[in-house]
Amino acid sequence: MISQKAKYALRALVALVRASGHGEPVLISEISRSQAIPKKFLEQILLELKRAGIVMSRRGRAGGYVLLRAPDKVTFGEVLRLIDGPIAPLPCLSKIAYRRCSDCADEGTCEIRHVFARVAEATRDVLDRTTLADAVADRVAVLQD
Amino acid sequence: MISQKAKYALRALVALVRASGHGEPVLISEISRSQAIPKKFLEQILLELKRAGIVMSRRGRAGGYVLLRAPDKVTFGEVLRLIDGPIAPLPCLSKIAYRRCSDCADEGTCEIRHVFARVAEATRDVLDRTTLADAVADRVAVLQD
DNA sequence: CTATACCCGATCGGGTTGGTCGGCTTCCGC
DNA sequence: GCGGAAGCCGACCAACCCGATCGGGTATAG
Repeated sequence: MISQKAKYALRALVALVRASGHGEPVLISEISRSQAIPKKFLEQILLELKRAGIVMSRRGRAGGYVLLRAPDKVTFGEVLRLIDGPIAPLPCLSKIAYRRCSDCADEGTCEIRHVFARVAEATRDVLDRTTLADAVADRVAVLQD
Repeated sequence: MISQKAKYALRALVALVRASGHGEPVLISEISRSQAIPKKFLEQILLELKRAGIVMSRRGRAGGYVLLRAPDKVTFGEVLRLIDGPIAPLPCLSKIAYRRCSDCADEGTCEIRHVFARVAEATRDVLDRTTLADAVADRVAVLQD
């Protein structure tokens, strides 16, 4: 299960993609309203996305948020890792935060690790290839990837 | 990330498969020692596996645990669902515990749901097809499935 | 009858999650 | 150059979950 926060982040980004084109910044309160996300919580989330270089903001009157990259340059995997941490189901399978399993003697012969390595590969295959652009695109097209 | 508890459960089951063949029950304390799992915690886990009909026990002297089904009849998916709950990354994608996403208006057009449906399918594909027997079997053979 | 080993409910410390509050800083328009 | 709109930021909070431990209870072989 991905966290509520990650879901909000993805939703907000999709909303940003949709609302842009005009080039004008989108208000937090606007996203909050249209996506039914608690405003103050959304604030924190967008801030994180900003610090990660996915999004930028303008302050003051007529401020708001703008996507910083092209929608096809932002993957679901990147956002998920940022908000929820490692995607891998075991710490010893994570690329961004590898940690040895304290209890397993030899990684090469660990049966559990071996099975979940396949899971990790499969999910990464989807998440690191799917971008915001894909998500927003026609639902039929998404299936062909 | 799967929980420590689920990891313990899978480890314990694999140990059971390995230790059986003699037909004699395996002691909690034996599994606990060989797999480095806290004994009392392991107790709870095996109890759950028992209630789920995966394993059975005999009490008293010469007691212990025995796998109740053939190793190729116990999937990783079943164990994971039992211990950690739904495998699906979103509640609205779970088969065992479907819950509507309160915030998304229409599931058919929800982009996030759409992407994660593919993730769910991919992981289920691995977890529901892989059994304890596969895990214990020769590591080369596992790859061909 | 007693030692052994499983059964089971309660509890617990610490961390995470999902959010709220209040105030500060920046910027635009007048 | 000032007022207000908007983002920035840290502190705080209740609820929940996770990993584990404790203290017994109960069945069963010998």
